[in-house]
Amino acid sequence: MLEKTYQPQQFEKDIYGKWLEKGYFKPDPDSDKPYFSMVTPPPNITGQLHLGHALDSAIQDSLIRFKRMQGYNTLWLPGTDHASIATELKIVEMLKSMGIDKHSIGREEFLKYAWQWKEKYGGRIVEQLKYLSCSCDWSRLAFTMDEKCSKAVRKAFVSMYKKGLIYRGDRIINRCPVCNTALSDAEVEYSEQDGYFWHYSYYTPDGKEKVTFATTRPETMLGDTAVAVNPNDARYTHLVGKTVIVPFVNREIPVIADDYVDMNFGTGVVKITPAHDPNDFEVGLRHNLPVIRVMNYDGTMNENAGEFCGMDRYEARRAIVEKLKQMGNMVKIEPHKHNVGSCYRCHTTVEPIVSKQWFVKMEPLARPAIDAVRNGEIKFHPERFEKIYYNWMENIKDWCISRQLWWGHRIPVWYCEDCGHMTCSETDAVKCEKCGSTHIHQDEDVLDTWFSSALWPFSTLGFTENAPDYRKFFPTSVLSCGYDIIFFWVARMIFSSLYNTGKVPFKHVLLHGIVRDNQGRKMSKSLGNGIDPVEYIEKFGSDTLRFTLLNGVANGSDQRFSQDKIDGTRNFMNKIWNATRFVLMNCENKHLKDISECSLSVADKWILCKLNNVTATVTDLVEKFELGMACQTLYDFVWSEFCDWYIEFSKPVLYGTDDTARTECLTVLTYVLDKILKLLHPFAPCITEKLYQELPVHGKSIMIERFPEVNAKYDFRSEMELVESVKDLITRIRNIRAEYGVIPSKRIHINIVAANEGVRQCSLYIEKLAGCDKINFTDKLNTPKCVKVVTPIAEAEIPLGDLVDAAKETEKLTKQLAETDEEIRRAEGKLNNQGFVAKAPAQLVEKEKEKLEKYRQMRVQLLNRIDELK
RNA sequence: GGGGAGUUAGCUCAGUUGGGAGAGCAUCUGCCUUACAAGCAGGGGGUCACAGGUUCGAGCCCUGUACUCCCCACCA
Repeated sequence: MLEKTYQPQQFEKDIYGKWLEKGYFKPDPDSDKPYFSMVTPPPNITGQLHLGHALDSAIQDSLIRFKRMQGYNTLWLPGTDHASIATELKIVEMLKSMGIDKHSIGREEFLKYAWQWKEKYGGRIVEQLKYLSCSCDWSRLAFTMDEKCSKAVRKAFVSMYKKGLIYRGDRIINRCPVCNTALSDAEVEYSEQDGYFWHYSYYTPDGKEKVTFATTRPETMLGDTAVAVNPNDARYTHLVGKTVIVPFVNREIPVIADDYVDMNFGTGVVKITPAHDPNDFEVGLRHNLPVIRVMNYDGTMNENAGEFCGMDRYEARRAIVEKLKQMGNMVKIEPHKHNVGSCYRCHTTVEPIVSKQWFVKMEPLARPAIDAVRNGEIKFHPERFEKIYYNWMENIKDWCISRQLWWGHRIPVWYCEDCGHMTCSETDAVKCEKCGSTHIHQDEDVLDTWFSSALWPFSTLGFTENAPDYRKFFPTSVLSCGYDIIFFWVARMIFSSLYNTGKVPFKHVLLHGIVRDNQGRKMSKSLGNGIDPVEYIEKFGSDTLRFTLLNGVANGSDQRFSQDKIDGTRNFMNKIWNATRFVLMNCENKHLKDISECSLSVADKWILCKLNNVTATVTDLVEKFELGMACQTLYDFVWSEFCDWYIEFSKPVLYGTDDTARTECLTVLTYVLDKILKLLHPFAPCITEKLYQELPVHGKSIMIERFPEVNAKYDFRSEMELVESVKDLITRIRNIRAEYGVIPSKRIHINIVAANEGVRQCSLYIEKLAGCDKINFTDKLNTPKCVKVVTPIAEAEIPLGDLVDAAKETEKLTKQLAETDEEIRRAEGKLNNQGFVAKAPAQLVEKEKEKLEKYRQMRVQLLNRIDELK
């Protein structure tokens, strides 16, 4: 027998273990059934499970379980990401704590430590993912630096290099001085910060004239190679062509004219530092200006900075400002808010610096990637994210893919020391492909982590060797991830896949939002508001956590996470648990019939018809990826229909003496419960398996059972309407009881004039659920001291003797009369409206007519009753 | 500067082809009724941000306004 309450700790791990043991997560290699495949967004090996993973996994596992139950050959492939920058930072930190400097041990030794670290900690996140009860095929666990993926990286790189889509060049890129590497544009985050606008002047060599400008980064002045004004700016035309002197380095630089300068901003003069500003770099190209780098990669000033050489960039800034003041060049200093870029990994302010890096030429790759979405080969859910995707793709700049790090895929290019030729090869080169020299050395840099994750949907399936998995499961069906990585990942997978495989990587992109704390703040270490999913799983179960994250949440929108929500779901799980317990308690020692042999009661027909509707709705919603609404639908059905009504309807039968009726009632209860568990299984896998195994008749595992389908035989529309009306009648009687303070244990008498035979069929339910004695069905109501209930299907009177307050009753009935009048007015209004009658669907017009008739009858009854009370 | 989203009950949010405003939590009242107090029954609570428009009919479609949030760009 089941425990009295839902205690997931007692069974979740067992159940998951059994699934694993049976190999249910693996696809059938010989199956020719249609496939459904997904790859997980690989979490970083440095990562810890957080609610984002939990949500993402809940979505994917629900989809894959749903499809699996529908009979698809399913593959859900998990894996992890080497996370070049993040991991290297960890290793460096670890080495530091051991008193080891990265550079002192060298690359090879460093990588040994890194792999050791990966072996030790890289699997932690995988283990945590299992706590979520995900049905990934762990036997296919991939890693971005495993052999398959590394091969794919090389193949892609070499192919793109040979087609000229990957090139090396001097460009302005953003560098993180702490991570000490180049970053791509996507890896820089901008935020508004308080800073200063320093206004100062440069003088002409003769000291007679000057130009004054403003800058937010005075230290870059040491690399200035021009001063620019707008060609149409009359204030400065006389200076164009002349020169001014950069103090400290005493460089004579030209005053140039360029459209880039906004006459109306600041003083209309801009100092040009091609080596340290992207716009200035462009200006420099147009005017052929020298590029003078004054900073090292670690953010200190270099030998070109003269007396400031060796200083940190901010130290140099202070010193320069101080000296400019002393020299009298400083005109004014004003506070200034501006956007400052920082590293997405360590949040250090980045520094734009010219350097030689590897780039992917984006324009030719972006075009087909845009088309694939435009022509519907790939669909985003919700659709609005397509615009965001287009916006980014259409304005895309070349992608900087080289990183000055050691942990990652090393760039497969070898430089010839004799002829200077670059050999790009899938296998390690031993000699220059041009001159044959063996004096070659490999590029020191590694690739952006996202270069390898961009290949993930096909590299993991064995693209390079055209493996069976690749042939069978590619393109994948759905990709699910947070909208925050559309640019980093989704967009790059799309163009990479189109280029490398000629196919889209997936057909649907399902995007979810961010899980925030209960105040709507992002969870972060610094705020200390992070939530550990593992803790919640241990306490409340993976089902509760997953269902909480899914229930009622709209795709693509953020959600708040709170204990209240967890409690609510836990209560729901307990509800299912106890509903099952109720059924099982009554099933003991009973032989159930086949439902097709049962003579169904009105209530049976009602719940079966409702079940049909729910089955259709949920199936449709999941197919449209509306998991939040699917969960909501099930929650409402299970609690508000099955538990609150059907189980209550069943009690008078189960506790009665008609043995056949009892057996048949139990048969239907069990039938519906079985379907409910199956409908819920994708969203709450463990509890449904646990309870399913307790049912009198069950298969090996619910997860390989068939997902419920609509049964056309159970289209009991009229019974459904009847029971809905009976529910309404019962509620009204209960209402009277509550109002008159009739305690629940007290039975009441009731006389009913029924509008149809159906009401009589339901008398047992009404008696039991409204707490009445045997109902007296009659043609006429005339008890003097009673309270009356008027509904479309019945008029009922409850003799309450002296409890009845005529004035109060009159007031109540008058209120109901007013409501009824309002309804009549509404319906008449509609039906008198030619436009409505002519244009609205006939069904709707008919419905409106029926309503009008109903309410007119009620009106008469209400008037009579009010009259009686006088 | 460009783009996107949001504004619905006290709070958190649903509301998918336009056809009578919903849930959970909170609140109030009464109940240990043999599945469940992690529960049951009943109640109160909303001119769906504002202003126009389209329509027989608008929370939903169009236009504009206000406020909030996010993303992209980065005028030195």
